[in-house]
Amino acid sequence: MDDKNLTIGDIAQELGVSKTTVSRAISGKGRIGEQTRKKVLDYIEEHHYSPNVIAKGLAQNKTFNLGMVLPGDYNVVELPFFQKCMLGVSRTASAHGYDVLISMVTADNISQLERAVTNRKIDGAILTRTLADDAPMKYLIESDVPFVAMGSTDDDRVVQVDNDHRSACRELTDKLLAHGIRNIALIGSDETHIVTSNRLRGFEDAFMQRKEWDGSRQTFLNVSDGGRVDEIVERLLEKKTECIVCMDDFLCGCVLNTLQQKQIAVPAQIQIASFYDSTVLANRIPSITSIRFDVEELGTKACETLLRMLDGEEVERRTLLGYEVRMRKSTREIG
Amino acid sequence: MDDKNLTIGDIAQELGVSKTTVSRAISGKGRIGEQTRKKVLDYIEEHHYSPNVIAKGLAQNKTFNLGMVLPGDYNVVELPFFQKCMLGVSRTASAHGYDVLISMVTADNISQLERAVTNRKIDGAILTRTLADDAPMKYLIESDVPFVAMGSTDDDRVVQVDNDHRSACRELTDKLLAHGIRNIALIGSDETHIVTSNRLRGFEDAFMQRKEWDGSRQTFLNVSDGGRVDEIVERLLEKKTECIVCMDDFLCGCVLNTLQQKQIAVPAQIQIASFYDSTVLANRIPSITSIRFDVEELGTKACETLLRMLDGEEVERRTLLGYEVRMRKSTREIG
DNA sequence: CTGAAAGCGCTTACAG
DNA sequence: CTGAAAGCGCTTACAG
Repeated sequence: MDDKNLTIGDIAQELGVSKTTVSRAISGKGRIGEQTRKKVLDYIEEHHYSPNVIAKGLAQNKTFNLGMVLPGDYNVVELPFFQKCMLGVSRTASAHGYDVLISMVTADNISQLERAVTNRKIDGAILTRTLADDAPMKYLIESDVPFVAMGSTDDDRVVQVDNDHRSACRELTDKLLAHGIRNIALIGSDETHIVTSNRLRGFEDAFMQRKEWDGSRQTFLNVSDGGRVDEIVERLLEKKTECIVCMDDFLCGCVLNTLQQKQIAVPAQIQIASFYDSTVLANRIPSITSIRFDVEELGTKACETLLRMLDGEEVERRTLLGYEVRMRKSTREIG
Repeated sequence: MDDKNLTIGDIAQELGVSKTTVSRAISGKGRIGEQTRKKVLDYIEEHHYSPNVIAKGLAQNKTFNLGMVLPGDYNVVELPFFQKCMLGVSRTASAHGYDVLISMVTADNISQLERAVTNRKIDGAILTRTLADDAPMKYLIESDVPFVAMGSTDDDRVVQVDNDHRSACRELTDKLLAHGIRNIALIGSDETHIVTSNRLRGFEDAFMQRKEWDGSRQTFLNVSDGGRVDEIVERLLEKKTECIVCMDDFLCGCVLNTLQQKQIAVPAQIQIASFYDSTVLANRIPSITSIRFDVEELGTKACETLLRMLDGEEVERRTLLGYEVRMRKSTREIG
């Protein structure tokens, strides 16, 4: 069907022109007569020629591949977040003639990323999260690979695209305070994830703003397993906590399970709010108040930014994307 | 740090040998003196030379990339399954000097896959699921790209690696029957997924085997949303169904939510079993009886098989991997 | 055991 | 506007 192994040379010979001319007709670079261009393009169209991107890459010292760095930790690998943003990245890369190559890294092993880089298989990279002491990020910086990070970091050498987690958490907390809730607890996981500390700051911002910091708020970080959640929930119930804000949907699921087991009604006896409303929380009853981020768009923006960098354009150091606080049944409306 | 742009030519010149010799020392192909080989290898080691895989690829007509075809449908994109098997694929590819390039496809758009193929960016592909009328599969076949499918299909031109879903479902059902449960319902999603019909067959196998097919079993396929689940659960409760078997963890989550809302106790009033115990179900209370598949291993096997095909080896048409039925609190033990 | 040379399929100064 | 030629960094018959 396709004339698979058709080369630029074949076309040149067939049309009685030079390879240079064919190349120019295809790339659109360099002067070329309208006549000849059309002739070449028509031939190509008719014979389903498609250029060998590898050869093109060798000549131009490019790969037309973007590296996507994904966490390969066993816990994290299941979060829908990464696959969703992959969709955004993949689509925009594709639309610009690039492909996406994945590198799965763990805390103590970034060899896949190293291979992709030393083998010159990627033109740039996208980091899908930021950690406090980020090995892949360090590596990319010292290897001089253009990259953008999805997430935030203090290092202002790195181009960042992130949702505004701090404002998001502030706004959510503020709404809860506005509803008259005072005794709020925040539960989060890994503290070394920059996003965790950003949310924590937003939480505190809200209390500051309203001058209602009465010591009744509580925070628990580095909560990772169900057992720990049980214990914390127990403690919070004793302390008459009115609302628990969970930093991710997985944690929220744990909290809901614990409450269910203890026969504590939501929101009657305790209110619940969360981040991300992915399928993990979808269809929960009662519906969960949470913050929605457009993760696919995050991927899209990150990829667009990287592509602009590869084109030699100047890009903004930091792009902040929006969010949407969705109040639902797990928290009580007033009035 | 790394002497990035070191080429085979530089090394040859530096060492006073030919490029041919350097190439041979690296590849291990062709006769070469032990002395010279060591000399070259030492130099390479010391100067951190790493070959340009793109150039190598052009010369050998290879890319050292494997295409991984992932569903880009909005619903499916969140299932942890795909990311987990990506881990297995990615690791083994990496261990063999290959990288993984992703192509996200939907029912009506396989352009990313087409690009990867026509641009000659991949040496082979892995299909992460099989459908009844599978566009990506058809395309790969007619494009003559070596590939292996994770999942099953009737088409015996395709190399398949799959868990034994049929036996798994038979065994689970059989255990339930052995516990004296007779009135069992099966709920599944998309019927065009081959895996759905395989499980259905396993379900029926179990009834056949025990000659207890009394018409009390029921099956519901193509169930995809929470609303539909509500309705079905209602009907099943009326019919005194004793146990609901869910074909995936997402559906199971929906069923549990519905039951919770209706204040129906599990397993006291109705029993529940599911497939896959991913994080979606982890930490649920009560713990859910389910079938465990080693999804990462599935990825590993699929990738190994593909690599063997690329090496020109003969591979088995069909590899069936195991499963593990885990009886938990959501179904009652007898005795 | 080693090397000169052609080739993989493109791009791109340089001339005309 | 068009082309001959060199080059991207490797591999691989073919000779020696």
